[in-house]
Amino acid sequence: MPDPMYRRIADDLRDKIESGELAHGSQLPTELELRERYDASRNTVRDAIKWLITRGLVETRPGQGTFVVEKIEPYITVLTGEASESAGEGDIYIQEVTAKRRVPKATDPRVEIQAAAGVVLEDLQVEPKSQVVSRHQQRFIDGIPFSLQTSFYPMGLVERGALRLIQAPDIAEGTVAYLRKELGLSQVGYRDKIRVRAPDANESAFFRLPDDGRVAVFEVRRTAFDEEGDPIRLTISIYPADRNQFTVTVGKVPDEIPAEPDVTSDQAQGAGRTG
Amino acid sequence: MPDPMYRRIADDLRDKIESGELAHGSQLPTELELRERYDASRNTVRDAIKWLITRGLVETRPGQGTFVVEKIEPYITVLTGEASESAGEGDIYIQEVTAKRRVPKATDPRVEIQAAAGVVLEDLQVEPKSQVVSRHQQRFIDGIPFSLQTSFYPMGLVERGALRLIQAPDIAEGTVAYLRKELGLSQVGYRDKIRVRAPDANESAFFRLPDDGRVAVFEVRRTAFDEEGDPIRLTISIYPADRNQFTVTVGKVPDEIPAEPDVTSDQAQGAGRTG
DNA sequence: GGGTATTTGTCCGTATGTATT
DNA sequence: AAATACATACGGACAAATACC
Repeated sequence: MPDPMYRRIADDLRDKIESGELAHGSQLPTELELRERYDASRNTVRDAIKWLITRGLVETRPGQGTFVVEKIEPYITVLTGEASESAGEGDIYIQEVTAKRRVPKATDPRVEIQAAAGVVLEDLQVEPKSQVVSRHQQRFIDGIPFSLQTSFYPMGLVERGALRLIQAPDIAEGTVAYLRKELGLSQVGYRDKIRVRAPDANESAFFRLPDDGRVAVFEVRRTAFDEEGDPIRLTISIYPADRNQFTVTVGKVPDEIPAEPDVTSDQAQGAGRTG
Repeated sequence: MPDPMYRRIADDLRDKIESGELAHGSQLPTELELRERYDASRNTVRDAIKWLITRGLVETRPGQGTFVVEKIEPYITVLTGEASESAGEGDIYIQEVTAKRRVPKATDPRVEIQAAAGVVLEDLQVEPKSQVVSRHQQRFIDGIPFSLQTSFYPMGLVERGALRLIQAPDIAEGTVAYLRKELGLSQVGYRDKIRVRAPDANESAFFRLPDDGRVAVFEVRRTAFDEEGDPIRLTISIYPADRNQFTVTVGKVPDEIPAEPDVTSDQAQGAGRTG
């Protein structure tokens, strides 16, 4: 009596999914079948399915049917490392990913020169209207879109001699090592800011996210600093939130045991009395 | 011709929101007015509004109307700190929050003894079916729900003498300091795992999230280790993803200038050619 | 390639319920 | 109590995508 019908239908289907009665990837009954089974109109059944869609439990394929979404094994990215070694672009990424026997790939950076604006201006602490070098890459793992990454460098670095920042599409040794060798600039630390937001159109297209905007993306902004405490680089990385997680370690921490990932059976946090 | 009508209506309204023509917090025309303006049926107008809702651009209030959502100023939580000082519960949180002239509050921990399961079992590396102490807190800032936090401790710590883990609702000096004093156990490091997921019913209720599940939550799992590399604590913290972000610092990093947060005018990452 | 059946997507109209002012 | 505005539910019609023969 209390809940509207479309919610009761959705709850019933959700239970069948979570209990395993409807397996991952399997097809739900068609809208017409559900309409008969629950004695509701097709539109009401569709409202129930929409409710499940916004929760990421099912997906619809026109002409085919409605399916329980596949379980996704998350990629894990470690944000902490040696302060002086975090590669400006792709370096550690390549090592870490190959270590897991996956095949990483990244497009050659697309190099642009832009006027600093917004967060680039803030985080890089450059003058308004000053110019920055932007190096943009698409990164893949096993051929699957993994992340979009754009690094920004103050134009002053180029003027001081780091010409390859704007010339070479690829800087094999990593831009951090290159800047140290070329300018004697050491990266001594960095700050990451992590947030999630809705993807823009480009990101949705690249990651092939459903265009209904329910899958968010991580935005990780890494500002790197030299010994004087001046920012030398801002790297913005975008990852789909439904298949990525991040790890941060502080102090002395044992290596992680490669526990076989399995059930989502989270420990109950208690019967939430919000009082 | 290309896009369905409800999408054209939604796009038009979105443009008006993003251009500022419809200000944050302002009311949209009613469904009946929109029906006339766009020469569509009320159901089609409602489809357009649903599309905007799932993207978090507008919200509906029964009996009142449809409104552009308010901009939210995010809370910032720093994940990195002194390895030996991260308070088990609330300690640093209280300091950091008061430093920003906000009023933090936390409920007394609700203490339970549970059988370890799922991630608790994995991260705490205890035997299956062994028991753990669970200490659950609700935390507020300026009276607004801020986070849900549950810390799990192996029962062995209690057996070795840390009785206040199960006795005292409040451990004023922080559980990390308490364990060091009582058992000589030092926390020498911790590992955080960060992911986002849909909220469960308890979380939605506590944070007053719209029950349509479009606002995700951050889940931060912190496993703390002693000098032997054994896990001594697992703390799971939940934060609404629409109003929180996290900061991680590595190496030598200058203090952050308290830049006045403003426009979302992100630097363009380029005209996403996915080729 | 074409044709047909199936399935979901869009759009309409209407009626009634519920929350707010 | 009345008016307003959104929420739920019904029904029908046609379009678009897909699969299969």
